[in-house]
Amino acid sequence: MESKYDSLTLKNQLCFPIYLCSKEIIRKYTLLLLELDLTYTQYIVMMYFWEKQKSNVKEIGNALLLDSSTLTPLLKKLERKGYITRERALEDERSLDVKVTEKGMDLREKAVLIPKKIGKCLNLSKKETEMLYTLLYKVLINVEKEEL
Amino acid sequence: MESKYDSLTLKNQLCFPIYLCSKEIIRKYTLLLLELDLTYTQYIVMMYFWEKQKSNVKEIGNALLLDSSTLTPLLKKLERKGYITRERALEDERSLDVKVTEKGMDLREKAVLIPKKIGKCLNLSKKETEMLYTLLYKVLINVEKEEL
DNA sequence: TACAATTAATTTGTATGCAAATTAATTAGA
DNA sequence: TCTAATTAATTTGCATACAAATTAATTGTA
Repeated sequence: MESKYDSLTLKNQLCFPIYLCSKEIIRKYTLLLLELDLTYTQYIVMMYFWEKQKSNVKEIGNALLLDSSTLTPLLKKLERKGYITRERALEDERSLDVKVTEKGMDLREKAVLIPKKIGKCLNLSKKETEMLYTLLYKVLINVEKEEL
Repeated sequence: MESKYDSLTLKNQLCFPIYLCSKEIIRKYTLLLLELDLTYTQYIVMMYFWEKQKSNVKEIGNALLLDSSTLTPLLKKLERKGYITRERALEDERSLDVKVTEKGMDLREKAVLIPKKIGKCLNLSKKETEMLYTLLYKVLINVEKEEL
């Protein structure tokens, strides 16, 4: 039956499965990341550092869409684990130089099989994967742009 | 250039945009939900109750893939706001009867415009929306099924 | 019927995640 | 040049999110 509330049912939401997928996939990662001593967010940050060995809080936040107040404690944890170093920038004391360590770079070797394992778990064809990827970035761009 | 680490770059991850979409969309919801005095997760729970007026912690958790330890404090907050009631089930004291109140049902009227506003924000065609929806549930089913 | 096993919810501990306030350093402008 | 405005990071407060441990009730079984 039709109702003015149809748009408010869970099965008619697009955002609900996005939210669920995100959570459930992160749960899978969590298992794989145990042996690297990383959480999912820490893994994302390390992945960022594997591509760019030196950065600062603001840059990382822009790239990963994470608030500095999320990053500050997270980076301190990565520092304690010996994966990165943190020190104030010489040229601008407000800024924090964050650098990946040798040990941090070595982690990449341990992580190299993770993408394939996750991919197997999601179990999409190459075409479906590309389609999903494209649609997600489309949404992302729109959401960041639109006023609401 | 090719590298054995290509699969570990952020741009080659499918899960990263899922994670970002989830976060950024929830951020949009948060703005819209301010006037309903709800967080996104509380909104999901209320949406569940708009379809099923009575339930318990286990059932809600199964439907929304939320742990009982997440739900317990969340339901207490909804109770304080007067949107639901909580009391031990008569037939089984371990179980908690959770029921939506009149005030909780009334919220739906205030929420009725939210889906359209979010939809405008995501800005996908009907076809794209359907495709994304299908792919997400496909992933969800696989992730819950696969062993890893 | 005792008691072990199971079950539902709660509590505890750790890690995000973000808005708002704060601190410290730099920049801009009168 | 002095000070107001801006900027980068940190701190604070609140709300998830989930694993593991706990509590209390029910069920299964010897």
